[in-house]
Amino acid sequence: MSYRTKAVFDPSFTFQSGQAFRWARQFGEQSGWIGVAQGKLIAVRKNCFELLSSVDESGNFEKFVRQYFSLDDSLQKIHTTFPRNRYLESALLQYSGLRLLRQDPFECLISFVCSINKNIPAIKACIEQMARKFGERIPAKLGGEFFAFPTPEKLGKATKSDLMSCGVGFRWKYIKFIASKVHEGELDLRILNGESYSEGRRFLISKLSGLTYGVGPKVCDCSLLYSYHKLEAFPIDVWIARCLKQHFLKPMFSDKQEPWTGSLTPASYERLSKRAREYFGKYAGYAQLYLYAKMRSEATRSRSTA
DNA sequence: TCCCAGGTCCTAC
DNA sequence: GTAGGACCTGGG
Repeated sequence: MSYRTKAVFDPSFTFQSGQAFRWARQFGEQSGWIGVAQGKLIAVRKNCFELLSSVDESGNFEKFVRQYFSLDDSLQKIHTTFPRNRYLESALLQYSGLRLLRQDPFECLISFVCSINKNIPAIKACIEQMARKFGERIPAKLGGEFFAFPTPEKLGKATKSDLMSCGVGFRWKYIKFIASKVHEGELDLRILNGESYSEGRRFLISKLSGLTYGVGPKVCDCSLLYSYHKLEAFPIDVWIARCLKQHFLKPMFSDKQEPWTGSLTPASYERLSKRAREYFGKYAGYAQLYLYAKMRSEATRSRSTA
């Protein structure tokens, strides 16, 4: 089963943007991307999506693809809402076709808990190991084995040593806590679909709700943006903080408001992300995605030429 | 061998 | 409210 879109879409930019961790480049004749999303094994080549296999009877594949890849978001329209800024405009141009995904909320939340104090290759590796150890195998004729992301039940019942063997380190207790809460029904992630961004934060940040553990403002914003499509969410990590300091200090902090020193304490995170939502507008999350992509590629380039 | 990574938690002031 | 340290582990 396959689906072709006419929407502007770039798989390389999208899968390398740090929002999802289970997509890998395929080489050889079938060059493109392959990945697992919500129990489906999917191949992506340019604007064509092919369902290779699935753990269940999957419903309408076209509907799934349009939703998961946000193909109905009008990038052009979104871009016109942004403030004029040279750095942002060059990012939008350079990464044309980069789209936000709508990932499974549980998978996304656990993935970003895994991201705490880890680099991207290490995040991918530990998620893959968790899927391999706890996830359902997806029948596939391709070379290699593929696994769905584990269910809340599996991760909630996993032991410390089982989780540690996946390379998650000290995050095991966060993962187990959250997965148990979801499995037992205390933490109902579906609720957030109908909630606002600020309600979502109240619900997900550990200190505010007590329903999660290991979820601070950054992980929460990633969850709200990358799985719930709350487009005003603006996750601030070290890269985005650096980006704002280098390229947006003047436009964002030129008025009477208190200046920002560049540090990221809980309080300054709140101030800064509020400021970013005001400055970039209701699609701030899309701006964040493009800025992150540009910052990372520049850093990679300067490292390799250093 | 050493430093650091898409942060969060905990403790002490 | 905030500063400082600890935290598993693998990649570079």
